[in-house]
Amino acid sequence: MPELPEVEVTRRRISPLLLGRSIRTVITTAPSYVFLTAPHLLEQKLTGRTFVALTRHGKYLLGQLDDGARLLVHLGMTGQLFGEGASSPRLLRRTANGTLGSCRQFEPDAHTHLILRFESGPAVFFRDTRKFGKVQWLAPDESSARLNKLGPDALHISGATLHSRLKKRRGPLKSQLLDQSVLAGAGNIYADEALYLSRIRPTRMAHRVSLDSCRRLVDSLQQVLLRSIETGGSSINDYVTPDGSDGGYQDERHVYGLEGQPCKTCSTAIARVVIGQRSAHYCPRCQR
DNA sequence: AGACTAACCTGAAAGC
DNA sequence: TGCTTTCAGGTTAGTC
Repeated sequence: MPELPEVEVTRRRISPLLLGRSIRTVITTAPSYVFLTAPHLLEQKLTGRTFVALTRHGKYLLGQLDDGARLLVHLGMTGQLFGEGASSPRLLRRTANGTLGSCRQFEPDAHTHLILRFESGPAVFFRDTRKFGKVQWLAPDESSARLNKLGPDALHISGATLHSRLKKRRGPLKSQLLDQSVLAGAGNIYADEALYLSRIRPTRMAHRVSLDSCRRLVDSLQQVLLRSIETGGSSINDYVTPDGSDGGYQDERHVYGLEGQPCKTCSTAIARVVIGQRSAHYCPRCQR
């Protein structure tokens, strides 16, 4: 499930394949949930263009085109952006008729919604089984309501800023951390991990969290996000990095998906509760 | 304005 | 074994 680190890892790995290469062909699937811009329009607008920059805010990728337009990409839950020649372990498992573990090249399938072929170099694929991802072409100077409402990026927010933003908010802290208009980039995994490391209970009322706690929380959050970027992102479920390799962070989790297992600090069983329709995992003893 | 809920979609895993 | 149900979660539109 792509959160900020997975999107950042994707950005770094896909940039060299994308930037400075002239787009020769654009192939899309039928209109679907992922296309905020109609596929035929996308083909028309991207063909012949070149990406000059690829940036990230929260979980959004933003490609800057040489004509001033922009391409907004969100990976949703199961989105993948990767280069031709990558092998996906998950795909291999499902499609392997023969030898498991052999490196077979990815072949575009029904879930591959967008293919960019360039004048030279490997193609770039956007694949998303559950279609929660988004692709949108933005005209030069066209603003995006989606981008505009995002809060500060989780990697750059300060404890003081988070504290002041939480002041106006009601409800449990966990829900606020997942609200991308409060801060952008945290998802369920890293929110739970950051709360654990800063020893704050996810059910705490957001507006009552102290400045000191906010500072600890932001420190912890940035620590886990940066560490996860280093290790190539989590890949608990559907995520694979653009070159097809597994990220390593799932081995470093303390609470997420570990209900009933002993806390690494105090051995108390990790608890799981539902907050705002999402599961939240925490240590009942360490987190207050 | 902010909070809450349902809906979007598919595949893996659990239940029967 | 095989079919059915549940669950996972990022985001938004709609409602209160």
